[in-house]
Order: sequence, then structure tokens, then C-alpha cells
Amino acid sequence: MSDKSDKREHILSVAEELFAEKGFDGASVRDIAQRAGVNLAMISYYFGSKEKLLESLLEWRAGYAYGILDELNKDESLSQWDKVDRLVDFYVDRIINNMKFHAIMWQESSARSEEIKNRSIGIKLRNLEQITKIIADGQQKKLFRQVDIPMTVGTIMGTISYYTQSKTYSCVTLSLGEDINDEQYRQRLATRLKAHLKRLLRAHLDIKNDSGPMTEDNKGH
Amino acid sequence: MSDKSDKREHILSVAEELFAEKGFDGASVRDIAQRAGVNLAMISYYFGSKEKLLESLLEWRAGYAYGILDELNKDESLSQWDKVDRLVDFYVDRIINNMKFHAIMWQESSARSEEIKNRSIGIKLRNLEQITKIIADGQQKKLFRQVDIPMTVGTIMGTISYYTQSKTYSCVTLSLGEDINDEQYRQRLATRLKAHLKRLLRAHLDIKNDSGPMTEDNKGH
DNA sequence: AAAAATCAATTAAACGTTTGTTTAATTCAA
DNA sequence: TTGAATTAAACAAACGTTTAATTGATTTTT
Repeated sequence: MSDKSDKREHILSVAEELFAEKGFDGASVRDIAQRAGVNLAMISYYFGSKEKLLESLLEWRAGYAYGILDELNKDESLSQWDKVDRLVDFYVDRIINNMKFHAIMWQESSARSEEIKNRSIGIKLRNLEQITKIIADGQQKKLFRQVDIPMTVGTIMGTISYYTQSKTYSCVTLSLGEDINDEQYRQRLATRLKAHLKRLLRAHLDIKNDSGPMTEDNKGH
Repeated sequence: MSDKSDKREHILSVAEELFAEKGFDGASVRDIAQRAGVNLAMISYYFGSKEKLLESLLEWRAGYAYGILDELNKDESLSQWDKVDRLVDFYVDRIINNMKFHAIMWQESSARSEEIKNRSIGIKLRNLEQITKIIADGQQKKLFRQVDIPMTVGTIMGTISYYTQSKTYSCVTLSLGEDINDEQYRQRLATRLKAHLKRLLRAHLDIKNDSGPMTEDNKGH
């Protein structure tokens, strides 16, 4: 914390923590200032207002995913299945390593301020766009079924989000000790999410699993 | 609104609306009292405090699902696939028709109060229990694959939640008009979610889709 | 049956905190 | 000496909650 922008970023990361812990309204500017070790007035000084602080936070965190997925999309050396697997790896790691930010994104997409609402929806739409490319590619190559792509994206993001909302719930249902080390928790959750999603998507997307001729077991459904 | 408990329930339903719209901290007791058309002090009088109001709300809304799923589980006339389909229908309808409540449940499972946290996690765990029974049954009957059940439950709930968090995002991605009638919106979203989830779960659960002999198309993954 | 007593329901007003923001003074480096 | 960075203090507004007074219906007493 030697630079001016370092201080700004430090405030942002503290705000991220507190917004995720207590929500936007639950975390006070005084909370943030105190935990960041800066004077109360510095937040208005740097960001203008509490709401603009949240806007800055979204902007600060949002930019960093686009490039990676773009490269993945263009990579000719990977099969379509590899791309799906990497996509899963990427999003699971990304969301699990930024749980707090995604908790904010999640709850603030239904926020009161139109500005913030649009910003967080915009981020979601960019994600959708990237994943759509990968799946649509696989469909064109007749490897993937004609699945509902936006819904499939919702399944990927929703599954991950569901398990990153509450550590307590995750630990109970996944039979992890409730007082597990945070690093171990993250790693085990990531492993399990990745395995599940890859298996799920393989079954869901594989054109081989398209509703073929009826057999005794799935007849009539 | 002739009875005392009618008034209590009226306050609860207004609180549900406002908590879902603005979050727990964002919705003030004065907001709730005004929209409910009662005196400010009546909320402390009926519920004790704002926090206990939320507890009452969770209790009020939580109880009503258990019986239905219990019956579904015991119904011998339905095939295992039928049960999964009905399960999807049930949860999609339930969550879509109680979007506001589920928005609260979602964001308050990471709440500050331990009491509220435990209560909303308890509700989630009861859901998990019921769905587990159905899937585990199908596994025993060798109809379903040995999928990760808690993760599969997360996929079901997460997918639905993802699309009920933001009407704006849903309307954009699902190509519905952004100023669509609320009733139509709900119905179309429900239809699409049900179709997607049933197709997804069929592929995911069907033992026929278990990783069989390798073929040219999925070799090496 | 009329009057009195009782108690829950309801109200307006006020309570003390905490909120986000601003001010005006001060520090500190250029 | 200039101007940005930082501070403590104060601001009005909004917050959840409590109080004390009043209403209104039900029950008890006469």
C-alpha cells in the first residue's frame, strides 16, 4: 500500500468482503473504512458515494474473464469436448476463488439502482455470449445435441452459485467437516463441482444420447 | 382481512414482497408498515422485532412443500421417470410462483443472524432429503446412474434460481419482450425451465448413457 | 339489561442509534 | 507556496424500537 491506486484497490477489496458478508445495505461505510484502515471521509473522497463505490467494484472485478474465454474459443488444437471441460474448470475456479464477488453480483442484479443492475446484467450477458459460442460450435459440428443453450448456461452458473452461497450448507451436504480449513473446503468443493458438471454436460450435450429408439426402460416417457 | 391472523398474514406477505425487492436491510419497518396499511408499532407488537418478523416469514412459507413430495415418493403407480418429471414440475412451479420468497431464502442463507441462517439451511436440507429419496430409489432399481446426488439437487435448484433472480436478464436471454406481462413471463419461463430440466435429467440419470465403450466421437475424453 | 371493568388492539410521538455525506481544518509532499 | 491527501467533527435523515395514551369490543358486576 504505497501508491494511491493501491489504496483505492485496498478499499475496493475490503468493500468486496463486507458487501458479500453483509449485503450492500448491511455493510456501512464506517465498517468499510475501519476494516480498510482509512478515514471515513476517504470513501466519499475516492468514490463519491457508497453506491459509486459498488459500481467501481463491479467494474474493477468484471473485466478479467473475457480474454481467457476468447482464447479458449479460438484454440484449434482442442476438441469440442476439451473446450467444454476447460470451460467448466475455468468457471468453477473463477467463482470459487471469487466467491464474495459473485455473491454480490448475484444479489445485486435485482438491486434498486438501475445503473448497478444494468452493469451486473451486462457482465452476465458477456458470460452467456462466450459459452454460447462454444456450445453452438459443437452443435454445428454435429457433436452436440440441440439443447437449450441459455438454459444450459443457467445450469452451469446456477449449480456453481448454489454451492457457493452457503459454506454451512455445502459442508453438511457434501459431508465435509463443518470446521474444515477454508483452503481445503474450496479445493474439495471445486473438485466435486467440476466432476459433476463435466459428467452432467457430457450426458446432456452428447449427440449419442439423443432420444433414440424406445426401449423397455425409457418407453412411454 | 377481518381476522387477527389475517392481518398478521397480510403483514407477512407485504414483508415478503419488500424483503425480496430490497433485501432485509434495504426494506425498513416503516416501508412494510406503510404498504401493509398498519401502524408502525404493530410490527413490533405482532412479531417482536424486524428480525423475528423474518423468522416468522420463513416459518410461514416453509412448511407447505413437505407433504406433497412425501406423497410423490410413496406413490407406487408412478414410474421412477415420472417421479423425476413431477419433481421438476413441482419445483419449477413452486419457485416461480414464490419467486420473492425464494429470493429471500437465497440471500439470507448467508445472513448475519445464526437463527435465520439455520432456519433457511434447514429448509434446504429438507428439500435435499426428499429429492435424494427419489434419485436413490432409481439407482437401486438400476434405472439411474450413480450420479452425485447432492450436486444434482444443486443443479436443479440452482438452474431454477438462476433464472428467477432477474427478470431483465431472463427476458433478454430467453428473447421475451422486456415489458412482457408478468403472468405470461412466469408461464413461459416455467415451460422452458421444465423442458430443459427434464431433458437434462433424463440424459444425466439414464443408466443407458453411462460411459459405455469408447467410440470415435468421445474417445479420449 | 345497563353499567362498569377488563384487556387486547391501535395510535402518534418520541427514543437513542446509526446511517451516508459534508465541512472545515490540518497534514504532507512537490 | 501550492494543492492534493487526510483528518475529526458535525450534519440531517432514516433507522428499529419503546412509550404512554386511546380506542373498542368483550366480560363481569350490579
